Amino acid sequence: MTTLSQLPLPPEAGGAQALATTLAHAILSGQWESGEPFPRERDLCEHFSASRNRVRNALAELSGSGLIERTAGRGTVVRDIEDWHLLDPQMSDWMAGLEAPHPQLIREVFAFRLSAEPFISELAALAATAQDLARIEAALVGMCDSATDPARREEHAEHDVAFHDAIYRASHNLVWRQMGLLLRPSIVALIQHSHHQAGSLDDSLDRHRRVFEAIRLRDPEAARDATERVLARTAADLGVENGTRSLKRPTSLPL
Amino acid sequence: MTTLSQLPLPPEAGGAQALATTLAHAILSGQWESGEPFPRERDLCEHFSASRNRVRNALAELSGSGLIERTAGRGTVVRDIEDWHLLDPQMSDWMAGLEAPHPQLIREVFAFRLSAEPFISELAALAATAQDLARIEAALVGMCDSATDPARREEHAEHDVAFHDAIYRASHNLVWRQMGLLLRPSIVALIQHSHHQAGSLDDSLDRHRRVFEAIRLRDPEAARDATERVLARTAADLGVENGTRSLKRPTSLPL
DNA sequence: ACTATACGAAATGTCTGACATTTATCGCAA
DNA sequence: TTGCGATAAATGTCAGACATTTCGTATAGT
Repeated sequence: MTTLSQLPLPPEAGGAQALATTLAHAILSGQWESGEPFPRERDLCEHFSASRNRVRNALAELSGSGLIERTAGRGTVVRDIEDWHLLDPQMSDWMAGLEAPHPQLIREVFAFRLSAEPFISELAALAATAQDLARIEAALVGMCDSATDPARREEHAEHDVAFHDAIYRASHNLVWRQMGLLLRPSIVALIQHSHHQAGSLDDSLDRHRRVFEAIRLRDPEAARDATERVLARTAADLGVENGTRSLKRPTSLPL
Repeated sequence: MTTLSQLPLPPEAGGAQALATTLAHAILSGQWESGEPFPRERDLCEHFSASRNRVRNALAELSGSGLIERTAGRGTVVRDIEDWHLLDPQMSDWMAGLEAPHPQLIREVFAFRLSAEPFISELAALAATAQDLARIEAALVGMCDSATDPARREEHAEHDVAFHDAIYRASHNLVWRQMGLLLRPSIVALIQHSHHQAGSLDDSLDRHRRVFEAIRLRDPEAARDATERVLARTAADLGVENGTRSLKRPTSLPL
């Protein structure tokens, strides 16, 4: 869809970064096909009544995350989804702030989690320090605390993110740790789509607690199994086929 | 080391991106401790005889990769290594271009590869298309071709990177695929440190070939084992202890 | 009719100077 | 000693002009 700048983008009066967020959301929403020309600086300046400097800074951010490609004389084009820097923390923020998440991206991120996260829990079980355990437990308590009240769904999601992120951190490897930032978009997308019914929430909390217990007891196998069960439930909620190979256990998971 | 801008940085006459590279290399070399103040814009302008615009663009790139943090009125400080965006492709480029690689980062990246890459090969064995196989084989042929001549070490390293990256791509998951960009710094660091002796190179090529064969035959188990052997050899060369748990096989690897 | 060169439009990249905004610090008075 | 306001210093923003790259087109030559 060669949508002009006129149609999709309501004007905005924020800082320079806010503009980048607006543009990024537009791209992530699929407003432009890969390879299509992006509006020129002049038009963006006019449309948002922003200085060229702010527009350029915003475009530089998009370019830094691989969303667009700019070349002097040719203009700006939207890059293919395969070239997007999914692991850039800024991208995670943008994806998480999107109200209608990009379906393919959510699936890909979740497929990654499904395969990697059980193993990360193994690492965490081997390397977690007391501080790591405290962080995980705090998040767990927060999840339980905000579970009953349906009005605190957002808070619950934050604790959920914190729980999984704490596990990534407990792996004590800088690379895995960085990936914890991928969790937010994946989890908020889940929250928006699936309304937890009363019973399943207790179930979910129990599964999370078992992961924590396994890590606390330094039992890698148990931590992996427990994490697989947590994700299996989430996968079912999301409607993702769990045909993706989960590490080296192709046997069907006992749901 | 509160090194002033005077001492560490030779002047440069490139574009805006070149300046960012110079500054990034300085930070990655450990010229500034975490939390220390970074030179002010004015000083950088003077030192590099660059306009404030170029300096600001360069600093924006560093900020985007998490290397520095800028706040109006306070100044610019270098962030902790834990906050660096290791998965930003730009960071990989900067790390690869560094002549004296950051030892901790290399170890962390390699520890990640050691744990994740066998599993990625499993995925590749399950999902590789004919095009993927062609890419892997082409890289393998390039490695063999440039193996004998010691003057083409750099070219050999490029094919090595291409080989492993092609496997990441063959996983057909966008997240794993992005991680292939981490390979370059890891591999070039290896090349610089270890001079392959004649016999071990044949051995290395043979191990790589077995990975390719396993993927071609759609044998995930074999692909995993073969990849573990490739990495075990590299780990030995790098002097990294392979005590890190490689997936779910804590038994010592048969080297 | 086809090719090659030269010109010019359009877009991004860069420079310069000024002003706005945020932050920390210092001095001063209650 | 504490609280408050003025000042300085740093980054953020704006505006306008110019440089550079790229592509299309027109034109001249073969």
